[in-house]
Amino acid sequence: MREMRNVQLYEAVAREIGEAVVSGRFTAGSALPPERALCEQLGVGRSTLREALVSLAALGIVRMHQGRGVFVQQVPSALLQARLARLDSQPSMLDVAEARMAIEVAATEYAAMRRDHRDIEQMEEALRAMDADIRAGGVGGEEDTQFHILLLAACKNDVLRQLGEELGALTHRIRHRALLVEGRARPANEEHWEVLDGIKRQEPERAGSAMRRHLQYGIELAAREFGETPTTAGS
Amino acid sequence: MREMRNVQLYEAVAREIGEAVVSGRFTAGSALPPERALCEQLGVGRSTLREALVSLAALGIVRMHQGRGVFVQQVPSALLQARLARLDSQPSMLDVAEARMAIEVAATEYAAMRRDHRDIEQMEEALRAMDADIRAGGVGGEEDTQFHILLLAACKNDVLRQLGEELGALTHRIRHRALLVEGRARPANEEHWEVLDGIKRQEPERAGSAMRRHLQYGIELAAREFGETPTTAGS
DNA sequence: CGTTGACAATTGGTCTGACAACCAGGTAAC
DNA sequence: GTTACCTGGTTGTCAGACCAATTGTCAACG
Repeated sequence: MREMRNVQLYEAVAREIGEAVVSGRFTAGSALPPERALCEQLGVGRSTLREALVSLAALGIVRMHQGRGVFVQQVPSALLQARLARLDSQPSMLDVAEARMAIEVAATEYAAMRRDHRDIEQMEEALRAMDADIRAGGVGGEEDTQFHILLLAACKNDVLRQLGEELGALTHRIRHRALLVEGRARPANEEHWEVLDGIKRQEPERAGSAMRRHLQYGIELAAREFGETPTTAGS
Repeated sequence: MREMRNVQLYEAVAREIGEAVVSGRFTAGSALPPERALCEQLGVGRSTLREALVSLAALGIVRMHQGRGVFVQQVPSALLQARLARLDSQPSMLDVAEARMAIEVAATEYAAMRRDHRDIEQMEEALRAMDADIRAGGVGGEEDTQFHILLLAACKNDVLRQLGEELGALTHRIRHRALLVEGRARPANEEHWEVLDGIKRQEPERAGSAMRRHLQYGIELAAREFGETPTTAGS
């Protein structure tokens, strides 16, 4: 039995053009034929062709300039194939937790080198607030998040900050659960203080490994909790 | 002088919808309003809306089903953000290079623990091809990219893989320039071999620090080149 | 001779309306 | 109870027209 995939026309056109680019029929940097000519050549309407071109542009394979033409971008063929095959799986919580550790440990190291007095003050304030909340019987979830956000700002790298915040938001449920585990909130904040101490003394190595130990718990929790969930890729 | 960016309407619509998805206004898994309703809501024609939707679909943010509707994919917003960044202006090259190092070093360490025989074979093949290209007078740019993509796949973490590919694509120009610098292509590949050796022996520490040394050059180049350039996003 | 400015041609960008393909759900016939 | 069909809604595709940006031409001007 054949798969008989119900592939849409504009997808087919996009693949057609994409393969023509890969095969070198359209050299990088040069312009494609005008849309109206390509329509006739491919036997499709202009709407369909444009949807194909727009989707290729979204993948960075071509670039469209009004009044000038559609130009083939210089993109390595290896990366091109990786992009075309990007309609696949859905990452697991464990993957997200691991990526978050990579980002935050790096951010911690840079923060230890680039932090200013204001960063230190704000982070200390957040940690003191978390201490207070814990003593009052809370888990300090808000303050925990605040500390990590302040740390990401202190590294003075917008990419790390943005990625860290996004990944942090995704692991929020896990982190909250971790803090709820008996006796986890207090040691968690002690680890925070260790990290901050390393940043304060401008010792990237120490601060980074302290953060690594701190985040390791989240990874282990994610592994236990979401270990080998089939990750129902939906529909 | 103002930038006076000449942004296209369908790009603006795509960002609008994309941000609505990120902000949670459209919950993952559910369907967007029908195209005609969205047209009226946004005040644009259906062609424009469809071009926006198709570009979002190409990025894996939504999925279109004929006769049923347009559905929001259940994709972690971190990847979403990285993908949307493509539609926006580009961040600092130095920031990107640093973030890339964080991601790739982590990926290298995990790859050293999780790689299988096939990963090793493919990476060795890529490096041999790069050696050959260099001996032939080339710089091995394609093979360099290929190696890093294979490594990201070997770490068995989809989040790290996708983020690494995104950041790698952004630093493509810098890397190519680095390889063109006199005598840089050959040492670069020797560092590749060191990384692969560490992965092969399942020594995360060694492989990771080898990768760190390897990528350090790119960071320094980015710092020299784009040190405090206003990043005019040159068209 | 060089520069400027208007103008036309070319190209991508957007809108409109129509119809086809497809899907879900209800309804009538068996 | 099951099947077949109808119907309304949705995405997919097409055609044509017009808008907007870019480029090249060429005459008028200094």
